[in-house]
Amino acid sequence: MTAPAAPANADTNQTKSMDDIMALCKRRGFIFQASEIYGGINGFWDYGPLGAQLKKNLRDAWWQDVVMKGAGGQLGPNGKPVSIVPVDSCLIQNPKVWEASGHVGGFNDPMVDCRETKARYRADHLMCMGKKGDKQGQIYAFIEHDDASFDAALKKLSKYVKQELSKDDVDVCAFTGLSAEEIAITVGPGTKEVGTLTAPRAFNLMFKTYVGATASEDDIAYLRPETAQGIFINFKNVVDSTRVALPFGIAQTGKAFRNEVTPRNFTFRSREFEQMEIEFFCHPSETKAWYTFWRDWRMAWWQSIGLKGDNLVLREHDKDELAHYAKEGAGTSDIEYRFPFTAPGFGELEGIADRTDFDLRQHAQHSGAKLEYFDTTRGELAPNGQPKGERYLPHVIEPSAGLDRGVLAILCESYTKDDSRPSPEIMRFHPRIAPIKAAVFPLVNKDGMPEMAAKLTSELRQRFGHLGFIETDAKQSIGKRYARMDEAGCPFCFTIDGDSLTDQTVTVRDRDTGGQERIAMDKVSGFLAEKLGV
RNA sequence: GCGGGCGUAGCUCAAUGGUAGAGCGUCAGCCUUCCAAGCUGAAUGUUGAGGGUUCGAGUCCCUUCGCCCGCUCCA
Repeated sequence: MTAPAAPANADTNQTKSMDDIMALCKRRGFIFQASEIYGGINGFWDYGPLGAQLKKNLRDAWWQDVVMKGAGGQLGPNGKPVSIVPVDSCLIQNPKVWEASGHVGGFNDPMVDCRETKARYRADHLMCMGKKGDKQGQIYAFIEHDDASFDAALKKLSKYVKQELSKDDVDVCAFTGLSAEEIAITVGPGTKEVGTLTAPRAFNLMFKTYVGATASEDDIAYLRPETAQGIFINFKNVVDSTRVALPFGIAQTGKAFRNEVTPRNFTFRSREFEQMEIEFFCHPSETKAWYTFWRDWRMAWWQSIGLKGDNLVLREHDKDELAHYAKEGAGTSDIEYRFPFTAPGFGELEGIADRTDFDLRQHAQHSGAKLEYFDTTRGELAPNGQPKGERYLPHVIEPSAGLDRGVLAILCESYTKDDSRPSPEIMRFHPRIAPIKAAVFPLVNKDGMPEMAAKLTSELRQRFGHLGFIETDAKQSIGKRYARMDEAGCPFCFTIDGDSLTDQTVTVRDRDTGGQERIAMDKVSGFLAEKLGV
């Protein structure tokens, strides 16, 4: 996660203050702490009016470009348009889904950490010994079925009691049976001092809940820790009900939940967060080409919605940091952003992983369903010239993006402090993402200007209201109104002045430059449409 | 999970153990023909929460919640 330090110039996020950004987010209604009036709740954040629209705009941009246009409308590595269909699966599924995916089994065991050696042990694999009959002295932990570890502990214990002990001179018990007081006088494997071991801690990051009103232990279910599995378990349904053919992708956006050990850094690591995920299914021989395709296009996409410059990087994972499902694949890369709190390092926005056939294989095994795909375009040719077809388990390329992290990156990237301007704080959102698309002001609140402003506002809302707010404001000075719009990130302000009454023109004020130009009133819609790219 | 710092109005911050304040912002009115202009006025606090010490606690003590920083963790 570390990267070479970048030169400290205004284009990086090393000089921006996260406190300033968080203060603006609260002041202008982008993001609030969840349950704030009750003292908050760690790891949860609510979006206010501007934040909700900003987030929706980012989600909509993803949906339009990924799903509806099919990877932005460009051709895939096979020379054909990219086919993506959406699903919307449940937060709660049969718990067996998470057993198959590996989320329940692998990490459900209580773990013990050693503060000194940084080693981590499964609690049920740790044993401990003390001198027979001694209820006061130090306890020595060792690893079960590990003779070297046993001998080392025995040697340390002998030294402690200043007496040569054999294995018959000690009592052995399970570490999980120790009390907190006993753990405090226990010497961990590989250490010489007591108190370096933590109490056993459960490390399953999934939220548990109960299905049904009786809420017994038999009714345990989990809130999904990723939206991906909802796609895999519907793979067969989509193939059977939709005229899709490999290669194709299934996409969905939605909430996911993880009991992060340490929620930190504003919304960056939240316990409830929203994902935008694509699972792209292809023939095993094509994974490398599709992996490269998605990796490069996803990078270009983030740049297209405003994350330009050095703050955005593409980073290939080293082999030793790959997830369990990606070891055998073409690779994993992260699209990372240099947040003010990670600078000069980077934080992950989106991961593009080759998941191989891991998930479909797991679900096929656990559910008994046949998840293989019959590809009629492959296989050797029959006498009539038609391919005989090939049956295989598709491989999957997964571009998985964090929506909340995307919003946070956009907030950080957009935040600009320019003390030379009367309104120093400006949110330079890309017009496509900006929650407020335009504002209409009467220069002065009289002489027919308010009426003209109301009419123009109404027209713009009619045409652009589905994309974001169209604001109008007649109160206070024009400078104050411009300043408020700068802080909210509204890219264009249209102002009705004295000349507007006679020649039907308005001024357009650009947020980023403060510059103005005069255009005809009936050209305003066209002007805005062009700027918003619609 | 460990260590450190912090919590007073929407924001930034004052207040020796003794009446909770200022600036900015917000709102209303006046004024105002292009960049947080000016004038007048208004609203806004269980000082994060709970307990304790004290004649009296924003201030001292304990507990708890939350935030920030560093480690740890992030399948």
